[in-house]
Amino acid sequence: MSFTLIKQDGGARRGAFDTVHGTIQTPVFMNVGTSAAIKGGISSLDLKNLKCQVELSNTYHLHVRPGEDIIYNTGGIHRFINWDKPVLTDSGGFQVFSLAKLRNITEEGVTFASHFDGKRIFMSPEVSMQIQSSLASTIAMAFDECPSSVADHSYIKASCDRTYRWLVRCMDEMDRLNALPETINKQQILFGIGQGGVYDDLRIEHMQRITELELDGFALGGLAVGETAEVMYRVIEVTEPYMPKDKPRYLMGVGTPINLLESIDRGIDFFDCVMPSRNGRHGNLFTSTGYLNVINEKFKYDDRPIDENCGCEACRNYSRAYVRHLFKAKEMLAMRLAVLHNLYFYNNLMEEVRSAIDNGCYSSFKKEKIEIFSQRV
RNA sequence: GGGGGAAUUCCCGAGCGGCCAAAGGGGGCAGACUGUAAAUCUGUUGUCACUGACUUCGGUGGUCCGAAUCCACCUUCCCCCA
Repeated sequence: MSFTLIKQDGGARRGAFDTVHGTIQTPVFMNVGTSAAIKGGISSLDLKNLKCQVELSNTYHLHVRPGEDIIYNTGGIHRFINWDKPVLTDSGGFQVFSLAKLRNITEEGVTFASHFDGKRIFMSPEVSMQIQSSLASTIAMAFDECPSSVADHSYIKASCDRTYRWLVRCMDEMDRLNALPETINKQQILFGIGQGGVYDDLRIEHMQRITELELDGFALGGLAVGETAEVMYRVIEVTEPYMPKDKPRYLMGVGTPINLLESIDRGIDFFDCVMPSRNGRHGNLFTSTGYLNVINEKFKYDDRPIDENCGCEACRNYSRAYVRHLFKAKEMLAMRLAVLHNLYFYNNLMEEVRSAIDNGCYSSFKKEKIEIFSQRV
């Protein structure tokens, strides 16, 4: 388990992260399959054609359904979904934020009302680690609180302090679990998460504290939750100097292709976001010439592929007119083709990014891409 | 042949004298979506010189200050009896 910084080009980093499930080339975009599946009918077999390196899944969702015992019984999430490359499990911390109306937070942990049957569910650092250990993911995330972007300084301060105490508990619990004979992945690793809202002092303080701990990677959480992109970039810039150079940095839940390019330039290595899959399901597609909604009337007679420069399954075989028709007819294939395309676009963009950094031309690459991605087709 | 019922804006369908350019669906058009309670949500959907005016509720005429709503006839459709 080690991160090798291969090259630095301005602020952008080119790295390789070795895990028990293979090496991750960074910068990397992780493909989000919350409930052990990428929405839109994408299978783990598809991921191999999508240049996907890491699939992300969610502790809370898998705990609620089907239950981690079922996945443990199968031999872990890799066998469950038939995927042998790295899997990162989010801790359920984000649900502390997204299910705010259904939860209660205490020092011990968080009680949620399950989002599908209302049943009370208790999650704590220990519970989250136990579930993630049963899932046997490659990388586990610490159980944190992701506060609202409008939370005030005193709330965030208290939240950061608690998230720090939770992180220490996560580490202790993971050490205990990895030492158990029945644990599937005894080399499971843990990333800590820095919080601090939009307050630079809290961001710096929290990052300084967590980087004193023996963790395998550091994430920035609580961003892209309502604040402007400029504020998010500022927070990254302010915090980045306090993140170790020899550990991967993960910007959680981000973002748009432009967000990725800007954040990479500020030293981020890992990303994940539901945007390519969710927006794809809604007909919104990212292309090499700009953003478009394939359902728009103007594509009714458009016989061209979604993106003429794309090598994905959808673009190699089908037209915009056909994909539009599938959306209009509410055919499942519409979402599948759209999500396949968007994920391929993101993964391919990251491949181009890595190549640009390798070639030392990231700055001009970024400038050119951002100009294009700002346009609508 | 006799009796009864119905025709509403793209479609279905509410309205039954003024608060109606007309509820609600559907469809159409567009927008949003950032560690997924999201195959979801929002806006819009007669015309225009658009804080107002004009045209519209099968057709024609009428009653009334005022009609999608009442009356007469016509047209079309549905049901029942023969």
